[in-house]
Amino acid sequence: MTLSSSMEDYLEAIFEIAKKTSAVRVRDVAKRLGVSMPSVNGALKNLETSNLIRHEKYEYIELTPEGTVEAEKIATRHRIIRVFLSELVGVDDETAEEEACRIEHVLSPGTTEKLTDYIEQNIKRPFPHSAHKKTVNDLEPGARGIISEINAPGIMRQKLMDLGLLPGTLVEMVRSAPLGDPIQIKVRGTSLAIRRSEARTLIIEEDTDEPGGTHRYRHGRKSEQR
Amino acid sequence: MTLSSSMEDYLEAIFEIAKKTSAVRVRDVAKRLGVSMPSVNGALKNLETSNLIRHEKYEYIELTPEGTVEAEKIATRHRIIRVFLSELVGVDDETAEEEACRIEHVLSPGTTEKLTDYIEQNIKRPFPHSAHKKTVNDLEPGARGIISEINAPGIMRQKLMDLGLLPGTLVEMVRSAPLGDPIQIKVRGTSLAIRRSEARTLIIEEDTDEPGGTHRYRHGRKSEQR
DNA sequence: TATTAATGTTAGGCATTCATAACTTAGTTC
DNA sequence: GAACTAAGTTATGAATGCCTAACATTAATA
Repeated sequence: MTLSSSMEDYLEAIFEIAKKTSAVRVRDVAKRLGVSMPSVNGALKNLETSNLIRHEKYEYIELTPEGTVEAEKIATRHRIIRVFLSELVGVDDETAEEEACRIEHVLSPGTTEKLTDYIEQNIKRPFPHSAHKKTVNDLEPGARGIISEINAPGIMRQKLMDLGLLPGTLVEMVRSAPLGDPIQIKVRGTSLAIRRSEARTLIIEEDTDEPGGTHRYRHGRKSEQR
Repeated sequence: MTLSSSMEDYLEAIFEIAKKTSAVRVRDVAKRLGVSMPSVNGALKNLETSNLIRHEKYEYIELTPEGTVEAEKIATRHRIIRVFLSELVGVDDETAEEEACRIEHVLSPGTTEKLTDYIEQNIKRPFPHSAHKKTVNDLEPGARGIISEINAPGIMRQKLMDLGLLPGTLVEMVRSAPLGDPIQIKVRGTSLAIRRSEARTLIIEEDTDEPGGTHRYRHGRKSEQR
């Protein structure tokens, strides 16, 4: 069972909408993909035959476990490609998103895997000065640092400053998966999501772990939340 | 006027066949793309309407100047992607070729350009030892070296040795565009084309220019040939 | 030159993927 | 609960891009 590009698009759209809104309607999918509702309907019949979704007349659309697995694969491919284009190649975010949408359908699993490895190996050192100056991007989850410099051009700089990311600010990395973007950081008690490319412009002086800020401590808190 | 993926494939195929065989027939295109002759016929009508080719009934297919320009763009995209996949990501040659075929249709001109820059900047240092041992791949056009070691696995090693590329052999680089693949070298007076990935396995001791082998001299000879 | 083989063309059909138009259902509002 | 609105569905058709079958032309060979 191989999915056509179109069917992959539909499946991915359903998956993404489900992540945000709990109920997935025909309308939502049509809107997201810029197609008519009858088109979505046709695709749903197709996907249901392949056992990837469940859809009763006039009801919400649901992913089957198989569908979820498949959609996750597609979404991962998409993310990998987007990250590669924007972080390494330097394509602007919007274009990267657009092209990733198209490339994701034609990249084989093997190549995706190799590309992932490649990115993991190269993304840490895209800037020559990264060996000298540490940035927010380099922080491990749980680690902290104090912003000493904002090395971003005009608009991006303004955006970061508006978010309260000024020199002197204490930043704590919350979540930073190898290919995760955006990353999550904590500033003055509130959580912020910023792009990796932005985090990389925030030069920091390292702030060694303080009472209440060690890795072990945080892990403890995390498990309490369950 | 935008070409569909299919039409790009046909145009590229015609271009590639023309480079090798002078006369392009319907049959050749059908064979190369794995489609039936009627399918090619349909595509030809389409391409002729777009003014990219000329094709009289029962005659050979010819590219118009516009068609040549367009085909070159596609071929370049293809090459860039293939090189990227095989040289940087480490995908095997066959797969790289296959995937390049598909990705070439969905990569925008802007991204292609950025990707080209990226490759140019990164391709020179893909192997950690390239700083220590010089390979045939590192030779500038006109420069020479003597093979001291073949650092290739079984089959590739055999192929290279069959071509006469044995330790002790004097090699001269002829053509090596930044993203060109295969590259052209000269061995014992005859010209050879080998893949960049192969050239990179041929370790050399540099052979500084000898009488009759300087750049200036070669240029002289070249112009005599006209 | 007649026959055969290879190549090319036309006609017609099928699958995919989209659309519009017309109708149905569910939910909301008065 | 009747009327309205939003959402969903069905029917039908157009554009691509491929195919097979049948026919036409050109080239090769006896």
